[in-house]
Amino acid sequence: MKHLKLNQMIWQVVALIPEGKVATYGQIARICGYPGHARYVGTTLKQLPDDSELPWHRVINAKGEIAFPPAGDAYQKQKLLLEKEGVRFQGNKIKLLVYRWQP
DNA sequence: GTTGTGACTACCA
DNA sequence: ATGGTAGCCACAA
Repeated sequence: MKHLKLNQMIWQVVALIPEGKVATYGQIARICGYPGHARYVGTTLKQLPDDSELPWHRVINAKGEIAFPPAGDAYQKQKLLLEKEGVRFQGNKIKLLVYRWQP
């Protein structure tokens, strides 16, 4: 995965997150070999088309929360998608971060 | 070249 | 706990 552009690697890594599990922006960046680029992961996901098959909703922040303001509809949409996969919430925080990368 | 910008994070009061 | 902030750096314009 070394010669690809960062955004392409991000797509690949996000695509590998198993259903029902989640990863943080920081994890994604680290896995891509770019520690410290958590923000850019978000910037990249933002550019995805709405009909994208990428499981962008399985990416959350380091606090275990959805990165959108809870008032927004994007937040609701993401939460719904996750709950549909069996991801449980406690308040606005996700119950468990079970996803780990094992290179 | 340079500048502005984050779907973030770690750290500290 | 919890809120504020400085650091982060690839990318687009």
